[in-house]
This record gives sequence, C-alpha cells and structure tokens, in this order.
Amino acid sequence: MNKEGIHTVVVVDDHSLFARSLEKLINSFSNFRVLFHAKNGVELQDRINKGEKLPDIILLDINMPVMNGYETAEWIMENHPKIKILALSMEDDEQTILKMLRKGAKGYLLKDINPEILNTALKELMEKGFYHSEKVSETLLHSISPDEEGIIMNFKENELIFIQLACSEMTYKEIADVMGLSPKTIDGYRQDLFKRLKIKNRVGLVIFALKKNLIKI
Amino acid sequence: MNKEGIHTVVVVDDHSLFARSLEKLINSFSNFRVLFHAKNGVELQDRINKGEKLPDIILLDINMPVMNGYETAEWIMENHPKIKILALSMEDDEQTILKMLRKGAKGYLLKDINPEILNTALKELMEKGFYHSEKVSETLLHSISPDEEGIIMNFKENELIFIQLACSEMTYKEIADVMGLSPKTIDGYRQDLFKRLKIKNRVGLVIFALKKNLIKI
DNA sequence: TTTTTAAAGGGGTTTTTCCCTGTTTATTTG
DNA sequence: CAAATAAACAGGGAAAAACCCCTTTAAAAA
Repeated sequence: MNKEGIHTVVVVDDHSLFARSLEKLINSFSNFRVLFHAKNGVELQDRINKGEKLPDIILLDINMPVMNGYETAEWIMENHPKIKILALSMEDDEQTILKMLRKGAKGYLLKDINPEILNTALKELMEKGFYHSEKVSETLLHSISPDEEGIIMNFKENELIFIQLACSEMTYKEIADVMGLSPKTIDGYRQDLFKRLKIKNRVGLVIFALKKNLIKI
Repeated sequence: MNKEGIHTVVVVDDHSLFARSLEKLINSFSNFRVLFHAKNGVELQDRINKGEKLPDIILLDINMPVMNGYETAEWIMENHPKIKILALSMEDDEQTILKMLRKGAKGYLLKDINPEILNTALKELMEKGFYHSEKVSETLLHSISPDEEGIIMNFKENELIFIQLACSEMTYKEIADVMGLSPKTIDGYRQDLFKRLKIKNRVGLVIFALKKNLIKI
C-alpha cells in the first residue's frame, strides 16, 4: 500500500483481452491500481527481477501456456511471500481449486463472477488477508483428506503412461507392446489401479483420468 | 451506425466480470460504444423487445446457462438479421466454432486474444461484414463436409441415451436393463455406432462423446 | 537378512466385440 | 393399394479382449 492508501495489483493472465479489460475494471475501483500485467509466470519473474515495483496482490490465472498458475504461485510464495495471491480461473473443479490453495493462494475466484464480487474480494483480501467465495468454502468442506488423496494420486511414471494409453483405442496387448512390457505386467497395473481408484472397468479409468486432468482430449 | 459514425455494440455474456470489463475496453476504442449488456439470450430478447436500441454488433458468448449462444444466434438471425454476430468463446474446438458459424455468426473470437485484435475484429466486421481469425480459417479448411457430418452426428434418441450410458461403468447388460431393451438390441446400437464413427471399442466411443460434447464429466 | 516392489506367469470367468439371421413395424414407392 | 424397402429389435454362436485371483522371481530397499 502506498502513501495514498492505494493498494496495488498485478494481473498475470495470458488472455490479454481479459487481462486488459480486468485492468480497466480494477482501476475503476477506488483504492486499487493495476501496476502492470504479465502474460505468464516467466514474464512476471522478469519484470519483478528487473526491479518493477512489488504489488500487494497478484491476480493469477491458472491456465497459462508457458509457466502456469501453480508454478507461478510457488515462485511467488518462495520469493515474495508478502504478496497475496488471488487465483483466477474458469474451472471450478475441486482438484484445481485445492491445488491452488495448497500452493499458497489466499483466495480463489471464478472468472464468471460479477465486478462487485471482485471488488469485495480485493477489499477482503487486504483487510482479512484472505477471501473465499461460497463455492470455494464448499469445496474445502468436500475435500478429501490430503493423505487419502496422496495414496490415490501418487502415480508412478509407468502407471501414468499406462493410464494415458488406456485412454485410447489400444488393446492392453498393444499397450504392453509400446511400453515394452509383458501383457501380464500391464494387467497388473490395471488391476492395481482399479482397486486403488475404486473403479470397475476401463471406462471408469478414462473418466477418472479426465476428471483429474491426467489426459486432455 | 449513428450520425457521428459511431458503431454500437451489445455484449451478451453471463460472465459479468468479463462482460463489464469488455464494455470498458470497447468504450475505449474510438468509433465503438456499448449500448448495454445482457446475461443471456432471454435477457437480450427482453431488452430488445422492450424497444431498446438495436446495435450494429452483438458480441455473443456461447456458454451461457439460460439461453445459450446457439439458440440466441438463431433468434437474432430470425428477428434481426442485420445485426452482425461476433461469437466469443473460450473453446477452440472445431465443433463449437462450426456450429456457431452455421447459426449465422459473422465472426468467431477466442476470449484469449489481445485487445488490438478485438478492435481489428470490430472494425473489419463493420467494413467487410465478417471477421475470421487464422485459427477459424484453419478450422474451416479442416472442417468435414456438412452432409458427412450429418450422417455421423444425427443420433436417434435411443442412441444418445446409449452413448451416455456407455460412458459410465455399466456393462452393456446393465445398460440394456435400464433402457428396457434386449442386450442384443444394445449390441446392435453399439455395432452400428462403431461402424459409423469408425471407432474400435468402447473407449473410442467415450472419447468421441467427449469431443463432440455429447457428455459432460 | 528380511521385506518390499516391479515384472511376469498360470488359469479362469465375464464382457466385449463381431458376423449373420430373423421378426415385426413403419415408410416408401411402383 | 400392394409390394418393396427400410428401421428397430432381437437371437445364436464364437473369438477376442477385459477382468480377476493367486503365485513366482529377481532386484532393490529396509
């Protein structure tokens, strides 16, 4: 906060149409000014390392091509932990929200909110130090315990490759071939994953992989 | 266009954060003014039917809860065909783009463009009557012929239900039960779809359904 | 050295996939 | 109108793939 009681904001979002519109909106709020905006984490690092003024708040998009929101949040927390991160995303799936909050975000906003909520979020962020919308609070309640999630989600390299290949039209025999393993080993991976993920068949695996963003279609 | 040579724009988008930011951005362009913005097609209908001034351009989001972009575009084309529709969307999948262009959109913009491109698009739309970004032009080239697509995509009611159920962990026997049909009939649906969609197995069907937005996860 | 883990095999059931046939009911057309 | 045609539904039979449980081996970790 500078001498006039104005809080400063930096927008990190590769959707520059959105970013610049957002900038105009935020500048229209009293007490908030946008310092600059960056297309991704790398650009943010560059500008901050080159001595650009540090903001009070960083509005951080999650889906960015070069250095995404998770990595960027990590870097911010390590190097400038005083900056408050407000995650911005289209996605409202639990996985994404939780991951971002664990990386140190002080708030999570869906991009489809109205301007008043953004203003509220920014104000609350400066006053209380955090902001959580109803949906996020709900998500936090529903969230499974981190260790249970760890058991489920800690996939070994080969398991991840198998999952991705299983989300194609290949037979297990073909998957075994391209992975250079015995079909019996592949069957072992399959069986182990079915048990851990509590799924009944390959379609369940595809759905799981999609929900957890293990594959893209 | 009014007497001062100013083109008018209406924004239809349920993401009011985005919509209002966009409004500020467009108003910052010379020659363009936003008349109002609506949260969805129904609100647009209401305001236009109540005698609100007709714009030159409607910026139309595709994903809206109440009356989506497709339906809204249809209504605009039927009732006010002089208005130029510029579709706005996060999605860049061919299906979505093509569908919107067929509904009469004069242009298609991804939301992750920069402000200059929006300005260019608006200007070109008024001058040439259409605007197509590189990605859209590319999509148009890749697009399959409408009739071939028709054969593929004209699903009968039962086929659609079957596809959706096949994208779950149910066995075909279970699907037959809930649909009140013989497993053999279900097998017929399956076989016919595999042939028409040129897919090899059930995973292929799941992937297809996801790509064509026949199911949501 | 004991335990754990990754890879692989044996052997079996169930489900999926495939092809071909037949019935019934609309729909089209000669 | 009657005959041909198309469609929705269903069955038989069989090979391939998926699914399941239990064991073994070799190497790595504890």
